[in-house]
Amino acid sequence: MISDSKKIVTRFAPSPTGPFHVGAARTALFNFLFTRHHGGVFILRIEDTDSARSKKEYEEDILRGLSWLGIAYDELHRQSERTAEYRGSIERLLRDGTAYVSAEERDGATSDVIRFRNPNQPVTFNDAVRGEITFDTTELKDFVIARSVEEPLYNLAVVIDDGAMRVTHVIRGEDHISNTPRQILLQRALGLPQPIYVHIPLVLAPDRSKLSKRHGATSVSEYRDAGYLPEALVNFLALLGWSPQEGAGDEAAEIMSLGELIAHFDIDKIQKSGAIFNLEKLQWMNRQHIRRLPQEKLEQYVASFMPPDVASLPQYDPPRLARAASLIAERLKTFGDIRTMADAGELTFFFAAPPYPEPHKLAWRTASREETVRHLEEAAALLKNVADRDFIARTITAVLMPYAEEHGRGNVLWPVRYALSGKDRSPDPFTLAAALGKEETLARLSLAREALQK
RNA sequence: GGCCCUAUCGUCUAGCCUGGUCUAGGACAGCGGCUUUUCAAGCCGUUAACCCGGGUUCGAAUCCCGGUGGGGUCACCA
Repeated sequence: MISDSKKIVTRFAPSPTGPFHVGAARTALFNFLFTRHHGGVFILRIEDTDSARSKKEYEEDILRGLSWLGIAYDELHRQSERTAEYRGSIERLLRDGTAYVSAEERDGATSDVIRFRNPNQPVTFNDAVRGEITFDTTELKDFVIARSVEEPLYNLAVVIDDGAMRVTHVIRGEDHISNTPRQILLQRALGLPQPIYVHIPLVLAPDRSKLSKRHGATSVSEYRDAGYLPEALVNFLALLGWSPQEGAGDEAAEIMSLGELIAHFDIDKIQKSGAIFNLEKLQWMNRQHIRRLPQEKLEQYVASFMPPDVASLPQYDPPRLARAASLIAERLKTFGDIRTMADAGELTFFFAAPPYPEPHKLAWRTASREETVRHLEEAAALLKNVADRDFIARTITAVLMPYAEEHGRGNVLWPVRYALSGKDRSPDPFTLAAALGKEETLARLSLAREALQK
Protein backbone atom coordinates (compact mmCIF):
# COMPACT_ATOMS: atom_id res chain seq x y z
CA MET A 1 0.00 0.00 0.00
CA ILE A 2 2.82 2.36 0.84
CA SER A 3 5.40 2.62 -1.87
CA ASP A 4 8.93 2.82 -0.60
CA SER A 5 10.07 5.00 -3.42
CA LYS A 6 7.89 7.86 -2.29
CA LYS A 7 8.77 9.80 0.82
CA ILE A 8 5.83 9.98 3.17
CA VAL A 9 4.58 13.42 4.11
CA THR A 10 1.79 13.90 6.63
CA ARG A 11 0.30 16.84 8.38
CA PHE A 12 -1.66 17.64 11.50
CA ALA A 13 -3.84 20.64 10.78
CA PRO A 14 -5.59 22.02 13.84
CA SER A 15 -7.48 25.27 13.88
CA PRO A 16 -6.63 27.40 16.91
CA THR A 17 -10.19 28.10 17.97
CA GLY A 18 -10.13 26.37 21.36
CA PRO A 19 -7.93 24.57 23.84
CA PHE A 20 -5.96 21.59 22.52
CA HIS A 21 -8.45 18.73 22.68
CA VAL A 22 -7.50 15.13 23.49
CA GLY A 23 -9.25 14.00 20.31
CA ALA A 24 -7.07 16.35 18.30
CA ALA A 25 -4.05 15.13 20.21
CA ARG A 26 -4.88 11.60 19.14
CA THR A 27 -5.10 12.66 15.50
CA ALA A 28 -1.74 14.36 15.85
CA LEU A 29 -0.35 11.24 17.49
CA PHE A 30 -1.55 8.88 14.73
CA ASN A 31 0.04 11.15 12.13
CA PHE A 32 3.23 11.34 14.13
CA LEU A 33 3.51 7.61 14.81
CA PHE A 34 2.78 6.71 11.22
CA THR A 35 5.29 9.21 9.87
CA ARG A 36 8.08 8.29 12.25
CA HIS A 37 7.48 4.61 11.65
CA HIS A 38 8.04 5.11 7.94
CA GLY A 39 10.68 7.79 8.25
CA GLY A 40 8.71 10.58 6.61
CA VAL A 41 8.10 14.27 7.17
CA PHE A 42 5.51 15.41 9.69
CA ILE A 43 4.09 18.88 9.20
CA LEU A 44 2.18 20.96 11.69
CA ARG A 45 -0.11 23.35 9.90
CA ILE A 46 -2.08 25.90 11.85
CA GLU A 47 -5.37 26.44 10.04
CA ASP A 48 -6.15 29.99 11.02
CA THR A 49 -7.91 31.27 7.93
CA ASP A 50 -10.83 32.34 10.05
CA SER A 51 -9.26 35.38 11.67
CA ALA A 52 -12.36 36.09 13.72
CA ARG A 53 -12.24 32.77 15.55
CA SER A 54 -8.53 32.00 15.61
CA LYS A 55 -6.60 33.02 18.71
CA LYS A 56 -2.88 33.10 19.33
CA GLU A 57 -3.34 31.72 22.84
CA TYR A 58 -4.96 28.60 21.42
CA GLU A 59 -2.13 28.13 18.96
CA GLU A 60 0.25 28.34 21.90
CA ASP A 61 -1.81 25.81 23.79
CA ILE A 62 -1.54 23.40 20.86
CA LEU A 63 2.22 23.92 20.57
CA ARG A 64 2.72 23.46 24.28
CA GLY A 65 0.54 20.37 24.33
CA LEU A 66 2.34 18.71 21.46
CA SER A 67 5.70 19.37 22.99
CA TRP A 68 4.57 18.04 26.37
CA LEU A 69 3.33 14.86 24.72
CA GLY A 70 6.61 14.44 22.87
CA ILE A 71 5.04 14.82 19.44
CA ALA A 72 7.67 16.65 17.43
CA TYR A 73 6.99 18.09 14.01
CA ASP A 74 9.44 18.75 11.20
CA GLU A 75 7.83 21.85 9.72
CA LEU A 76 5.45 24.49 10.96
CA HIS A 77 3.18 26.52 8.70
CA ARG A 78 0.38 28.99 9.30
CA GLN A 79 -2.32 29.49 6.71
CA SER A 80 -2.54 33.13 7.69
CA GLU A 81 0.97 33.55 6.28
CA ARG A 82 0.20 31.94 2.93
CA THR A 83 -2.23 34.33 1.32
CA ALA A 84 0.03 34.89 -1.70
CA GLU A 85 -0.14 31.20 -2.48
CA TYR A 86 -3.92 31.21 -2.20
CA ARG A 87 -4.30 34.31 -4.31
CA GLY A 88 -2.44 32.65 -7.17
CA SER A 89 -4.59 29.54 -7.12
CA ILE A 90 -7.88 31.35 -6.75
CA GLU A 91 -7.08 33.73 -9.60
CA ARG A 92 -6.24 30.77 -11.76
CA LEU A 93 -9.54 29.10 -10.95
CA LEU A 94 -11.34 32.32 -11.76
CA ARG A 95 -9.43 32.77 -14.99
CA ASP A 96 -10.15 29.33 -16.36
CA GLY A 97 -13.76 29.53 -15.32
CA THR A 98 -13.82 26.72 -12.75
CA ALA A 99 -14.76 29.33 -10.20
CA TYR A 100 -16.78 32.51 -10.37
CA VAL A 101 -17.57 35.56 -8.32
CA SER A 102 -21.09 35.79 -7.07
CA ALA A 103 -22.72 38.77 -5.36
CA GLU A 104 -24.77 37.52 -2.45
CA GLU A 105 -26.82 38.94 0.30
CA ARG A 106 -26.16 38.05 3.88
CA ASP A 107 -27.44 39.72 7.01
CA GLY A 108 -28.90 42.44 4.90
CA ALA A 109 -25.60 43.39 3.30
CA THR A 110 -24.44 42.33 -0.15
CA SER A 111 -20.94 41.06 -0.73
CA ASP A 112 -19.00 39.03 -3.27
CA VAL A 113 -18.05 35.42 -2.64
CA ILE A 114 -16.24 32.96 -4.87
CA ARG A 115 -18.05 29.80 -5.82
CA PHE A 116 -16.73 26.63 -7.37
CA ARG A 117 -18.32 25.56 -10.63
CA ASN A 118 -19.28 22.01 -9.65
CA PRO A 119 -18.75 19.57 -12.51
CA ASN A 120 -21.23 17.27 -10.79
CA GLN A 121 -19.19 14.13 -11.23
CA PRO A 122 -19.52 11.22 -8.85
CA VAL A 123 -16.41 11.00 -6.68
CA THR A 124 -14.93 7.74 -5.49
CA PHE A 125 -11.88 7.46 -3.31
CA ASN A 126 -10.17 4.67 -1.51
CA ASP A 127 -9.94 5.21 2.21
CA ALA A 128 -7.05 3.31 3.79
CA VAL A 129 -9.13 2.14 6.71
CA ARG A 130 -12.61 1.91 5.18
CA GLY A 131 -12.07 0.96 1.57
CA GLU A 132 -13.95 2.47 -1.33
CA ILE A 133 -16.28 5.38 -0.60
CA THR A 134 -18.46 6.99 -3.28
CA PHE A 135 -20.32 10.29 -3.20
CA ASP A 136 -22.80 11.83 -5.56
CA THR A 137 -21.47 15.39 -5.58
CA THR A 138 -24.43 17.05 -7.28
CA GLU A 139 -25.98 17.80 -3.93
CA LEU A 140 -22.94 19.91 -3.10
CA LYS A 141 -24.04 22.48 -5.68
CA ASP A 142 -21.62 25.30 -6.51
CA PHE A 143 -20.16 25.53 -3.03
CA VAL A 144 -18.39 28.63 -1.77
CA ILE A 145 -14.61 28.25 -1.73
CA ALA A 146 -13.43 31.73 -0.78
CA ARG A 147 -14.59 35.07 0.50
CA SER A 148 -12.09 36.81 -1.73
CA VAL A 149 -8.89 35.96 -3.61
CA GLU A 150 -6.98 36.29 -0.36
CA GLU A 151 -9.50 34.62 1.88
CA PRO A 152 -9.92 30.96 0.97
CA LEU A 153 -12.29 28.87 3.02
CA TYR A 154 -11.28 25.67 4.74
CA ASN A 155 -11.72 23.17 1.90
CA LEU A 156 -9.80 25.23 -0.63
CA ALA A 157 -6.97 26.16 1.72
CA VAL A 158 -6.52 22.52 2.69
CA VAL A 159 -6.30 21.39 -0.92
CA ILE A 160 -3.86 24.09 -1.96
CA ASP A 161 -1.66 23.45 1.07
CA ASP A 162 -1.69 19.67 0.87
CA GLY A 163 -0.68 20.06 -2.76
CA ALA A 164 2.03 22.63 -2.13
CA MET A 165 3.44 20.67 0.80
CA ARG A 166 3.30 17.42 -1.17
CA VAL A 167 1.29 15.67 1.50
CA THR A 168 1.01 11.98 0.70
CA HIS A 169 -1.28 10.82 3.53
CA VAL A 170 -4.15 12.73 5.04
CA ILE A 171 -4.79 11.19 8.45
CA ARG A 172 -7.71 12.89 10.16
CA GLY A 173 -10.93 12.30 12.04
CA GLU A 174 -13.87 10.49 10.55
CA ASP A 175 -15.89 13.69 10.72
CA HIS A 176 -13.93 14.84 7.67
CA ILE A 177 -15.16 12.08 5.38
CA SER A 178 -17.92 14.32 4.11
CA ASN A 179 -15.40 17.06 3.25
CA THR A 180 -13.37 14.70 1.14
CA PRO A 181 -15.46 14.81 -2.07
CA ARG A 182 -15.31 18.62 -2.10
CA GLN A 183 -11.57 18.51 -1.66
CA ILE A 184 -11.13 15.95 -4.40
CA LEU A 185 -13.18 18.05 -6.80
CA LEU A 186 -10.95 21.01 -6.01
CA GLN A 187 -7.80 18.92 -6.44
CA ARG A 188 -8.94 17.88 -9.90
CA ALA A 189 -9.68 21.49 -10.83
CA LEU A 190 -6.24 22.53 -9.62
CA GLY A 191 -4.49 19.58 -11.24
CA LEU A 192 -3.15 18.38 -7.90
CA PRO A 193 -2.40 14.77 -6.99
CA GLN A 194 -4.79 12.98 -4.64
CA PRO A 195 -3.29 11.98 -1.31
CA ILE A 196 -4.16 8.73 0.43
CA TYR A 197 -7.00 9.31 2.86
CA VAL A 198 -6.94 7.72 6.28
CA HIS A 199 -10.06 8.53 8.25
CA ILE A 200 -9.69 7.45 11.82
CA PRO A 201 -12.61 6.76 14.20
CA LEU A 202 -13.76 9.45 16.59
CA VAL A 203 -13.10 9.62 20.30
CA LEU A 204 -16.43 9.30 22.07
CA ALA A 205 -17.78 10.16 25.53
CA PRO A 206 -19.17 7.34 27.71
CA ASP A 207 -22.66 8.05 26.33
CA ARG A 208 -21.34 7.48 22.80
CA SER A 209 -21.75 11.10 21.78
CA LYS A 210 -18.88 13.24 20.64
CA LEU A 211 -16.52 13.93 23.53
CA SER A 212 -17.21 17.45 24.73
CA LYS A 213 -16.74 19.81 27.62
CA ARG A 214 -19.78 18.61 29.53
CA HIS A 215 -18.20 15.16 29.87
CA GLY A 216 -15.37 16.50 32.00
CA ALA A 217 -11.79 17.20 31.08
CA THR A 218 -11.27 17.32 27.32
CA SER A 219 -8.16 19.40 26.91
CA VAL A 220 -4.63 18.12 27.05
CA SER A 221 -3.59 20.76 29.55
CA GLU A 222 -6.24 19.62 32.01
CA TYR A 223 -4.74 16.14 32.04
CA ARG A 224 -1.27 17.55 32.45
CA ASP A 225 -2.41 19.70 35.38
CA ALA A 226 -4.25 16.78 36.96
CA GLY A 227 -0.96 14.91 37.16
CA TYR A 228 -1.13 12.51 34.26
CA LEU A 229 2.15 11.52 32.68
CA PRO A 230 2.52 12.46 29.01
CA GLU A 231 3.71 8.93 28.24
CA ALA A 232 0.52 7.54 29.81
CA LEU A 233 -1.77 9.84 27.84
CA VAL A 234 0.07 9.04 24.64
CA ASN A 235 -0.07 5.31 25.33
CA PHE A 236 -3.77 5.47 26.14
CA LEU A 237 -4.66 7.62 23.13
CA ALA A 238 -2.71 5.36 20.79
CA LEU A 239 -4.76 2.38 21.92
CA LEU A 240 -8.02 4.19 21.22
CA GLY A 241 -8.86 2.90 17.78
CA TRP A 242 -5.60 1.13 17.16
CA SER A 243 -3.96 -2.00 18.47
CA PRO A 244 -0.54 -3.49 18.03
CA GLN A 245 -0.20 -6.51 15.71
CA GLU A 246 -1.82 -9.90 16.28
CA GLY A 247 -2.60 -11.33 19.65
CA ALA A 248 -2.81 -7.95 21.29
CA GLY A 249 -1.29 -9.64 24.23
CA ASP A 250 -1.29 -9.37 27.96
CA GLU A 251 -1.23 -6.43 30.27
CA ALA A 252 2.46 -5.68 29.85
CA ALA A 253 2.09 -5.66 26.07
CA GLU A 254 -0.28 -2.72 26.30
CA ILE A 255 2.21 -0.56 28.13
CA MET A 256 4.34 1.06 25.49
CA SER A 257 6.73 3.96 25.28
CA LEU A 258 6.58 6.44 22.43
CA GLY A 259 9.44 4.61 20.79
CA GLU A 260 7.67 1.28 21.03
CA LEU A 261 4.50 2.81 19.65
CA ILE A 262 6.43 4.14 16.68
CA ALA A 263 7.96 0.72 16.10
CA HIS A 264 4.59 -1.04 16.10
CA PHE A 265 2.32 1.54 14.54
CA ASP A 266 0.74 1.10 11.16
CA ILE A 267 -2.58 1.95 9.60
CA ASP A 268 -3.76 -1.55 8.82
CA LYS A 269 -4.64 -2.09 12.48
CA ILE A 270 -6.75 1.02 12.82
CA GLN A 271 -10.29 0.38 14.01
CA LYS A 272 -13.30 1.49 11.98
CA SER A 273 -15.76 2.44 14.70
CA GLY A 274 -15.65 5.09 17.39
CA ALA A 275 -13.89 4.48 20.69
CA ILE A 276 -15.06 5.62 24.09
CA PHE A 277 -12.61 7.58 26.20
CA ASN A 278 -12.42 5.42 29.30
CA LEU A 279 -10.99 7.44 32.16
CA GLU A 280 -10.50 4.41 34.41
CA LYS A 281 -8.25 2.75 31.91
CA LEU A 282 -6.29 5.97 31.49
CA GLN A 283 -5.82 6.07 35.26
CA TRP A 284 -4.65 2.48 35.34
CA MET A 285 -2.27 3.25 32.51
CA ASN A 286 -1.00 6.29 34.35
CA ARG A 287 -0.25 4.09 37.35
CA GLN A 288 1.66 1.69 35.15
CA HIS A 289 3.81 4.50 33.82
CA ILE A 290 4.32 5.98 37.27
CA ARG A 291 5.60 2.59 38.41
CA ARG A 292 8.10 2.60 35.59
CA LEU A 293 9.42 6.08 36.35
CA PRO A 294 13.04 6.31 37.46
CA GLN A 295 13.44 7.39 41.09
CA GLU A 296 14.79 10.80 40.18
CA LYS A 297 11.86 11.65 37.91
CA LEU A 298 9.44 10.33 40.47
CA GLU A 299 10.82 12.65 43.12
CA GLN A 300 10.52 15.61 40.77
CA TYR A 301 6.89 14.87 40.02
CA VAL A 302 5.98 14.28 43.65
CA ALA A 303 7.73 17.48 44.67
CA SER A 304 6.11 19.58 41.98
CA PHE A 305 2.63 18.43 42.93
CA MET A 306 3.20 18.76 46.68
CA PRO A 307 0.77 21.28 48.19
CA PRO A 308 2.43 24.24 49.95
CA ASP A 309 1.05 23.37 53.36
CA VAL A 310 2.91 20.06 53.27
CA ALA A 311 5.99 21.47 51.60
CA SER A 312 6.35 23.97 54.42
CA LEU A 313 6.39 21.34 57.18
CA PRO A 314 9.48 21.42 59.47
CA GLN A 315 10.93 18.12 58.28
CA TYR A 316 10.17 18.58 54.59
CA ASP A 317 13.61 18.29 53.05
CA PRO A 318 15.16 16.59 50.00
CA PRO A 319 16.42 13.42 51.69
CA ARG A 320 13.12 12.77 53.42
CA LEU A 321 11.18 13.56 50.27
CA ALA A 322 13.40 11.16 48.35
CA ARG A 323 12.59 8.36 50.78
CA ALA A 324 8.88 9.13 50.89
CA ALA A 325 8.38 9.67 47.16
CA SER A 326 7.98 6.09 46.03
CA LEU A 327 5.81 5.31 49.05
CA ILE A 328 3.52 8.18 48.13
CA ALA A 329 3.55 7.40 44.42
CA GLU A 330 2.56 3.80 45.12
CA ARG A 331 -0.76 5.02 46.38
CA LEU A 332 -1.84 7.32 43.58
CA LYS A 333 -3.41 7.17 40.16
CA THR A 334 -2.41 10.68 39.21
CA PHE A 335 -0.04 13.12 40.86
CA GLY A 336 -3.03 15.31 41.47
CA ASP A 337 -4.08 12.71 44.06
CA ILE A 338 -1.27 14.05 46.24
CA ARG A 339 -3.48 17.02 46.95
CA THR A 340 -6.29 14.69 48.06
CA MET A 341 -3.92 12.69 50.24
CA ALA A 342 -2.59 15.87 51.80
CA ASP A 343 -6.11 17.07 52.54
CA ALA A 344 -6.83 13.74 54.20
CA GLY A 345 -3.73 14.22 56.35
CA GLU A 346 -2.05 11.18 54.85
CA LEU A 347 1.16 13.02 54.08
CA THR A 348 1.98 15.12 57.11
CA PHE A 349 3.45 12.23 59.11
CA PHE A 350 6.25 11.92 56.58
CA PHE A 351 7.46 15.40 57.38
CA ALA A 352 6.40 16.07 60.96
CA ALA A 353 5.95 13.96 64.07
CA PRO A 354 2.26 13.24 64.57
CA PRO A 355 0.44 14.33 67.69
CA TYR A 356 -1.13 11.56 69.78
CA PRO A 357 -4.39 13.05 70.95
CA GLU A 358 -5.90 9.60 71.31
CA PRO A 359 -3.32 7.46 73.06
CA HIS A 360 -5.82 4.63 73.45
CA LYS A 361 -5.61 4.11 69.68
CA LEU A 362 -2.01 3.06 70.11
CA ALA A 363 -3.12 -0.17 71.74
CA TRP A 364 -4.29 -2.97 69.49
CA ARG A 365 -7.84 -4.10 70.33
CA THR A 366 -7.78 -5.67 73.77
CA ALA A 367 -4.12 -5.08 74.51
CA SER A 368 -3.44 -3.14 77.71
CA ARG A 369 -1.50 0.13 77.85
CA GLU A 370 1.27 -1.43 79.86
CA GLU A 371 1.65 -4.24 77.39
CA THR A 372 1.68 -1.78 74.48
CA VAL A 373 4.32 0.35 76.15
CA ARG A 374 6.45 -2.75 76.53
CA HIS A 375 6.10 -3.63 72.87
CA LEU A 376 6.99 -0.12 71.84
CA GLU A 377 10.07 -0.19 74.06
CA GLU A 378 11.15 -3.55 72.76
CA ALA A 379 10.63 -2.55 69.13
CA ALA A 380 12.73 0.55 69.70
CA ALA A 381 15.44 -1.51 71.34
CA LEU A 382 15.50 -3.94 68.40
CA LEU A 383 15.65 -1.14 65.86
CA LYS A 384 18.39 0.67 67.75
CA ASN A 385 20.68 -2.22 66.87
CA VAL A 386 20.14 -1.80 63.16
CA ALA A 387 22.86 0.18 61.47
CA ASP A 388 21.83 3.39 59.73
CA ARG A 389 22.73 2.06 56.35
CA ASP A 390 20.73 -1.13 56.92
CA PHE A 391 17.64 0.79 57.88
CA ILE A 392 15.57 -0.40 54.95
CA ALA A 393 12.17 -2.08 54.90
CA ARG A 394 13.50 -5.60 54.41
CA THR A 395 15.91 -5.47 57.30
CA ILE A 396 13.38 -3.79 59.55
CA THR A 397 10.90 -6.52 58.77
CA ALA A 398 13.45 -9.19 59.56
CA VAL A 399 14.27 -7.56 62.87
CA LEU A 400 10.72 -6.88 64.01
CA MET A 401 8.81 -9.90 62.73
CA PRO A 402 10.14 -12.61 65.10
CA TYR A 403 9.18 -10.48 68.09
CA ALA A 404 5.80 -9.68 66.54
CA GLU A 405 5.14 -13.35 65.81
CA GLU A 406 5.90 -14.20 69.38
CA HIS A 407 3.59 -11.62 70.97
CA GLY A 408 0.89 -11.41 68.34
CA ARG A 409 1.46 -9.43 65.19
CA GLY A 410 -1.36 -7.00 65.79
CA ASN A 411 -0.22 -6.35 69.33
CA VAL A 412 3.18 -5.21 68.15
CA LEU A 413 2.77 -4.03 64.58
CA TRP A 414 -0.30 -1.91 65.08
CA PRO A 415 1.15 0.31 67.84
CA VAL A 416 4.43 0.66 65.95
CA ARG A 417 2.63 1.72 62.80
CA TYR A 418 0.33 4.03 64.70
CA ALA A 419 3.24 5.55 66.59
CA LEU A 420 4.96 6.36 63.34
CA SER A 421 2.00 7.74 61.44
CA GLY A 422 -0.60 8.73 64.01
CA LYS A 423 -3.15 7.61 61.42
CA ASP A 424 -5.75 4.89 61.15
CA ARG A 425 -4.64 4.39 57.59
CA SER A 426 -1.08 4.54 56.42
CA PRO A 427 1.59 2.43 54.79
CA ASP A 428 2.84 -0.56 56.73
CA PRO A 429 5.19 -0.03 59.69
CA PHE A 430 8.30 -1.36 57.94
CA THR A 431 8.28 0.83 54.86
CA LEU A 432 7.15 3.71 57.00
CA ALA A 433 10.10 3.32 59.35
CA ALA A 434 12.45 3.09 56.40
CA ALA A 435 11.02 6.26 54.89
CA LEU A 436 11.33 8.11 58.17
CA GLY A 437 14.86 7.00 58.90
CA LYS A 438 16.26 5.51 62.06
CA GLU A 439 16.55 8.64 64.14
CA GLU A 440 13.04 9.85 63.46
CA THR A 441 11.58 6.38 63.90
CA LEU A 442 13.10 6.00 67.36
CA ALA A 443 12.03 9.50 68.31
CA ARG A 444 8.43 8.82 67.39
CA LEU A 445 8.42 5.49 69.15
CA SER A 446 9.44 7.12 72.38
CA LEU A 447 7.01 10.00 71.90
CA ALA A 448 4.18 7.53 71.56
CA ARG A 449 5.34 5.69 74.66
CA GLU A 450 5.29 8.90 76.66
CA ALA A 451 1.81 9.68 75.45
CA LEU A 452 0.65 6.30 76.68
CA GLN A 453 2.26 6.67 80.07
CA LYS A 454 0.57 9.97 80.84
C1' G B 1 -34.76 13.85 6.99
C1' G B 2 -30.80 13.25 2.66
C1' C B 3 -25.93 11.49 2.13
C1' C B 4 -21.74 8.86 4.27
C1' C B 5 -19.49 5.65 7.93
C1' U B 6 -20.07 1.76 11.41
C1' A B 7 -21.60 -2.90 14.55
C1' U B 8 -17.24 -9.06 19.12
C1' C B 9 -17.74 -8.94 26.95
C1' G B 10 -20.14 -2.55 30.57
C1' U B 11 -15.36 -0.31 28.05
C1' C B 12 -10.73 -0.77 24.76
C1' U B 13 -9.80 -4.74 21.63
C1' A B 14 -7.72 -10.00 19.19
C1' G B 15 -9.93 -13.14 15.65
C1' C B 16 -12.92 -11.60 10.08
C1' C B 17 -9.40 -10.46 4.22
C1' U B 18 -7.15 -16.48 3.47
C1' G B 19 -14.78 -20.05 6.64
C1' G B 20 -13.46 -25.56 10.66
C1' U B 21 -7.92 -25.21 15.47
C1' C B 22 -13.48 -19.98 18.62
C1' U B 23 -16.78 -24.73 24.09
C1' A B 24 -14.38 -16.59 20.96
C1' G B 25 -8.33 -14.75 23.51
C1' G B 26 -6.21 -10.31 26.20
C1' A B 27 -6.63 -5.60 28.92
C1' C B 28 -9.65 -1.92 32.08
C1' A B 29 -13.67 -1.93 35.31
C1' G B 30 -16.70 -5.53 38.46
C1' C B 31 -16.75 -9.74 41.74
C1' G B 32 -14.00 -13.37 45.00
C1' G B 33 -9.53 -14.70 47.44
C1' C B 34 -4.25 -14.12 49.20
C1' U B 35 -0.54 -11.18 51.71
C1' U B 36 4.69 -8.71 56.54
C1' U B 37 -2.82 -8.57 59.80
C1' U B 38 -4.85 -0.61 58.97
C1' C B 39 -5.63 1.79 54.06
C1' A B 40 -3.71 1.69 49.27
C1' A B 41 -0.85 -1.05 46.01
C1' G B 42 0.50 -5.92 44.47
C1' C B 43 -0.56 -11.09 43.31
C1' C B 44 -4.08 -15.13 42.04
C1' G B 45 -8.84 -16.56 40.41
C1' U B 46 -13.59 -15.37 38.16
C1' U B 47 -18.37 -13.25 35.82
C1' A B 48 -19.33 -11.20 31.04
C1' A B 49 -19.77 -10.55 24.03
C1' C B 50 -19.97 -12.53 18.10
C1' C B 51 -27.01 -6.67 17.06
C1' C B 52 -31.36 -9.25 14.54
C1' G B 53 -33.32 -12.04 10.30
C1' G B 54 -32.48 -14.53 5.90
C1' G B 55 -29.18 -16.92 2.59
C1' U B 56 -24.32 -19.57 0.65
C1' U B 57 -21.82 -23.94 2.73
C1' C B 58 -20.93 -30.42 5.28
C1' G B 59 -19.60 -26.21 8.48
C1' A B 60 -20.10 -18.81 9.50
C1' A B 61 -18.02 -14.31 14.56
C1' U B 62 -15.72 -14.92 9.76
C1' C B 63 -18.73 -14.67 2.88
C1' C B 64 -23.64 -12.36 0.61
C1' C B 65 -28.44 -9.77 1.20
C1' G B 66 -32.04 -7.24 4.18
C1' G B 67 -33.38 -5.00 8.70
C1' U B 68 -32.22 -2.48 13.27
C1' G B 69 -29.01 0.23 16.44
C1' G B 70 -24.97 3.83 16.88
C1' G B 71 -22.06 7.80 14.86
C1' G B 72 -20.69 11.68 11.41
C1' U B 73 -22.12 15.47 8.05
C1' C B 74 -25.32 18.71 5.54
C1' A B 75 -22.05 27.31 6.86
C1' C B 76 -19.31 33.08 3.51
C1' C B 77 -16.45 27.29 10.78
C1' A B 78 -12.61 24.21 10.55
